Amino acid sequence: MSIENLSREKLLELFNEELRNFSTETIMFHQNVAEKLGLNSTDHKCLDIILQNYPMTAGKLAEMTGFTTGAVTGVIDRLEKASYVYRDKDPNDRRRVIIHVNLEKVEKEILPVFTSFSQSIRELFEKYNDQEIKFLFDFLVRSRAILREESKKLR
Amino acid sequence: MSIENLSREKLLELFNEELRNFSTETIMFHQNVAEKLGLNSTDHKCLDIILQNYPMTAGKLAEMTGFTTGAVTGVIDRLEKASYVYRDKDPNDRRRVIIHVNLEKVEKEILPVFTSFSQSIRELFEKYNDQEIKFLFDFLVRSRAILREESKKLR
DNA sequence: TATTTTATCTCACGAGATAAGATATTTATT
DNA sequence: AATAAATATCTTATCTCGTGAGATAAAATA
Repeated sequence: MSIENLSREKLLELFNEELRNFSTETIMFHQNVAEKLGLNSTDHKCLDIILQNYPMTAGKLAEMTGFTTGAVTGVIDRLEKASYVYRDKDPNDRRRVIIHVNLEKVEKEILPVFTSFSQSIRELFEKYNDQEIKFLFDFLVRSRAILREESKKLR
Repeated sequence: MSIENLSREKLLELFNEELRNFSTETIMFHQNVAEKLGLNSTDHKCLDIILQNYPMTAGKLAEMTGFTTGAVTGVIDRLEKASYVYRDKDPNDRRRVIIHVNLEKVEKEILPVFTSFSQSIRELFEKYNDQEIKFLFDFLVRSRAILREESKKLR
């Protein structure tokens, strides 16, 4: 049975299921990346956040992840031990710990893991023109807004 | 700066970032659902898999999740204690443990959590005609195939 | 200066995952 | 049929990591 001949209702059902599978696959991909890097999921997620926000304080990382400061200390310990990041005291406020990224290590270890993925995604993108990309982008933005809104309602 | 006037390169960058944010938000949504249900992430994920595959054996769950059989025993113990599922011996092979779902409990506890979410998704869908849904569906399928393929390469 | 607040770290504890091996049952071999 | 091997699940010791409470050090405030 092709997707072409489905009723609207069936189509939406199928789409919902695909969305669900997509998110499962996304989660598994991230787990596999983490494992490949020798990091647990938590540390990988934190490193991801750090890479998008460095230099940043330990407290900011705790705030953004929802972890306790004690847990964050452990995360930074492990990431520092694996030499992905290093600590530095904030000269203006010596209570603060600034997390810096060891870019050389990141580029050497992490980029290769994503090379093949990035390439495949690029190839996929090539199938779409600008207008289509914008259409897909808009869908993602709307969906994400729903996810965020519904997450908030659950808390 | 509107998305309308971006170069192709910038557009793809933005899209990539949105994909990344989308997956982060997805993961957080699932965590929040689990918390709302009083389950840890692992148990929630497993329950999800069970719901899509029941009745199924404990071993199959171990295989599908990648957990050890020992860990799966713990998962089923907790899900059974929370009365989402129950164990049954396979009459044809009494070594096997069949996991059954307590549908009454699932409908009572889990469906309400998704009611608002489903409603919002429905409303989003109403913005799209069948052809557009199929276009989005196709994109998700292709993206998921890439995720699956790249996950495999990492192992 | 003394007090309070802030940022991070330490530590005891608990949840949950693994690895190895025990147990029960089925399948294969002689 | 009896014995051995394989299979499915569970048990247990051990390890990792997150939390909560409180310690420590620096900064802000009175």
